[in-house]
Amino acid sequence: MVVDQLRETELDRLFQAFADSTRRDIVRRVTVGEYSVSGLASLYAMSFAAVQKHVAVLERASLVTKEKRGREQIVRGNHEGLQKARRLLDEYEAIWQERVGRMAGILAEG
Amino acid sequence: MVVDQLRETELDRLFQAFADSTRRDIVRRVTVGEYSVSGLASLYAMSFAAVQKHVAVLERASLVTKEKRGREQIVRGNHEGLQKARRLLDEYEAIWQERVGRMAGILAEG
DNA sequence: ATATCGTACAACCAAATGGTTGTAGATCAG
DNA sequence: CTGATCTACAACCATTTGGTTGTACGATAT
Repeated sequence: MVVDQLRETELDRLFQAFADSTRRDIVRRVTVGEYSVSGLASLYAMSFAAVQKHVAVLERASLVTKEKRGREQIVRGNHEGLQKARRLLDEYEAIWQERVGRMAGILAEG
Repeated sequence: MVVDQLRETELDRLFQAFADSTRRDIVRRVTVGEYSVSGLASLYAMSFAAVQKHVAVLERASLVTKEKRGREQIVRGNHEGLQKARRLLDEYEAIWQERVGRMAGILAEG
C-alpha cells in the first residue's frame, strides 16, 4: 500500500484535531478574533495545561499558529489545514455523486 | 456551555471516524462498490476482527450501514454522515470568509 | 452430516488521549 | 527588587484506541 504516508498521517492529525468539541470551539474563536493561550483557557472548565495541550494538537494539525507577543502567545486560525480537510470531504462527496450518476445511468438503461 | 451535546458527540464520532486512514479507505470503497466485512478484511494487513472494529466505528458515526445477506454482512456507504461533516467544515469556511471580508473592510476604511 | 465460511464477541495488551498537579522560566507592573 | 502573570513542560492517572488471539454460532457447500 503505502499510498502517500505523509499525506495520510497529515489527514489523521487533521481529523483527530477536529474530533473534540473544545478544539472545534477554539478553532472557531481564533478564526474570528485574537486570543492568547490563557485567554482561551479562561473560557473552558478545565486547567490551563489542558487547553495548552488542545492548542498544541491544533498546531500540529496546522489548524492554528502561535506567535509570541511579549509574555503572551497569540493563537490564530490557519486556513491551510481547514482547506485540506475540506478538500478531502469534497473528494468523497464527488465519489458519491459519481456513484449516484452511475446508478441513474443503469436505471435509465434498464 | 452545553451548546448541543448530542450534535457535539455526533461530530466527535464523525471526525474521529475519519481520523484513520484504513477507515477513510473503507469509506471510499464502500461508496463505490459493495463489500462484505470479510471482503474488506482481505484488503488490509490486519486481522478480520480489527477490520470488524473499524467498520463498527464507521457505523456508529453514521458513515456506513450494514445489511445482512445470507451469512455475509454487506457494508455500504451512508451519505448522511459525510454530509454532516462536510457541512461543519463549510460553516468554518464561511466564518473564515466573513473574517477575510471584515479585514478587507477595515483596510478599505483605513 | 460435516467441514468451511462469515460473523460476533470476549479477553487481553500496548500506546495514545484527555485530563490533572506541580515546578520553573520569562515578562510585566508597582 | 518583588510579586503577579503567562507560558512550558514533566509526571502522573484513567480511559479510549487499535490491534491481537480465541471461542462460538449460524449459513453454506460438498
